[in-house]
Amino acid sequence: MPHLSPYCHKECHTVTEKPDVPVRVRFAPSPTGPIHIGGIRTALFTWLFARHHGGVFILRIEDTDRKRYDPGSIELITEGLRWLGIDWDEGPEVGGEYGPYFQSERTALYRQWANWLLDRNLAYRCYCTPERLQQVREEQRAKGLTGYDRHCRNLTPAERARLEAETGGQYVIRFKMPLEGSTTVHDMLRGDITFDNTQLQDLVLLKSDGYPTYHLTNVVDDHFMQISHIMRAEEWISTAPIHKNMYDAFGWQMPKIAHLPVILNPSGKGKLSKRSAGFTDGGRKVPVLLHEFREAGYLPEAIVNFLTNIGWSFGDDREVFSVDETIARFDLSRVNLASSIFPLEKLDWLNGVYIREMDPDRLAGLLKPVFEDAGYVVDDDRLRQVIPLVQARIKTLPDVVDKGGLFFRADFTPPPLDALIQKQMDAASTRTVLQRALETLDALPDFDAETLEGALRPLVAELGLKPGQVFGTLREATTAEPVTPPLFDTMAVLGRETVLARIRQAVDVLC
RNA sequence: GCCCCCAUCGUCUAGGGGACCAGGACGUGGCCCUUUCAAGGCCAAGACGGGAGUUCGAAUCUCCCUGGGGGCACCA
Repeated sequence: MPHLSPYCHKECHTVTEKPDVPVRVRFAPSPTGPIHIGGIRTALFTWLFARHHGGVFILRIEDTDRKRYDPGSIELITEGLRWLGIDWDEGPEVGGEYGPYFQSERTALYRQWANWLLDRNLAYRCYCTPERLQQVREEQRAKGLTGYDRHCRNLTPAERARLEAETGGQYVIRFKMPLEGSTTVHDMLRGDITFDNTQLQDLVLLKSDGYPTYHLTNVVDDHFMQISHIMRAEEWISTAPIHKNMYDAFGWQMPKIAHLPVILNPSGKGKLSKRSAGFTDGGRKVPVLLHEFREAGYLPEAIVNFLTNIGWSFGDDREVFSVDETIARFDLSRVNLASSIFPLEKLDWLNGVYIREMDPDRLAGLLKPVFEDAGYVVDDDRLRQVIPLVQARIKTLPDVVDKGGLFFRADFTPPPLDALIQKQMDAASTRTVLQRALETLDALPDFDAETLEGALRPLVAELGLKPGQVFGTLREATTAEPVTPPLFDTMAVLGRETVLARIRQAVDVLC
């Protein structure tokens, strides 16, 4: 029997088992732009794993690609993680014993280990030009082969000297993959994955600009930072056996590894990406980058819950659960290996759930800037009154402009006649409703919802109309909207003065 | 093209040989509540991709096919 992992789906049924080494895991994003929700999910699962096992969560910045480097994205990453509540124990801003945590500050280390391999004939200098490489790639693929043809792997000293001179000492360092046999990597979730070594490439370890590639930094850093478990996206599976061979070459033990499934576009075509995400059935742009979710008015707790609902399940037929509950229960064995289409409708629902459950004061704080961004002047007292009227009616924060804007609108345009006059009514009956309401409201001692209802509801019977007719008339007259929060609450918030003035205006419209 | 991974309602998922004529959630439709819209309650439609095995018994284990995804850079 092969070695069985406690998380493996295939060979083993044991679920929660304490890892036998101290848990140290890392999220290692590359600062090449705003962070993607897929990356966030990897970060979240890794963090959950660390927190569940009482381990250490490390944030490491993989900034070795000078061409794609975008300095602003580091802050986008740290701020985004913090916003979601994903905190790190070692990394930027907090430091740690295994730093530095920016790979650009560790280049000497990488160079040292690349040379270490070179010295032991486990790696070699490659002088091939990008042009040649491009050509070889095409030729190889046409032949059904993969990657580099290993041209520089066995140069004679004379050839090497010639190339050295020709290129002016420009070379990359490539790893020497075993040419025969096969390599097996044990994925914690999938079990053993075996690759024929002929499929594996002599990957570049050190670029000609002196910077290391991901493959080198990753292995070196994971080793020296004493990473116990690697969690990364599925797209890395094919490099896992190469990394395994590197660990072997260094004589280091490879951390346990798990590849997490990717998120697919709503169209179901390809993995979720900014370029191809497209639009929902409702015509909304599908958010992809974390800050897009934030700007679209999703709450961090809803996003976290949502992310744990795809590719992982709580296990109790429950869809709504807190981070603490997730930490307590988080287990890799509940990760679903199938990649999933991004169910944005479910996020909308979940966000609505969290909004409804939210403390009204906190919601007010979140909603105020939304109103202000939409150009409204927000009075705090009124906002407090409006919150209960909109809380159950919005799914995302910006929805509130549509649902509650009427309470902050400075200008008021009376409704057109055809909107004001309700079904099976005419100008005369509408005027009667308005005038009776006016008399009634004018005489009211208080103007709270309860009093209003007590006073206005009898009008329905009195005038021989249906509730919808009477209240619909008043709704239009006082708000000029066909759809609003409940009428009496709405009137109470608007206030006696405004309500009376608007009803009078409506009467005027009828004349 | 080559290599690898994956496969349950439209979507996210539960399922670990008998507890499954397959459970939950979103969405959809209907009803209730109701002054509109929500929220809430109830109900409904809706899936094991196909084929061979193994077994007394398969959504579950094996193989093949099909489908989907990922990778094949001096990017991560």
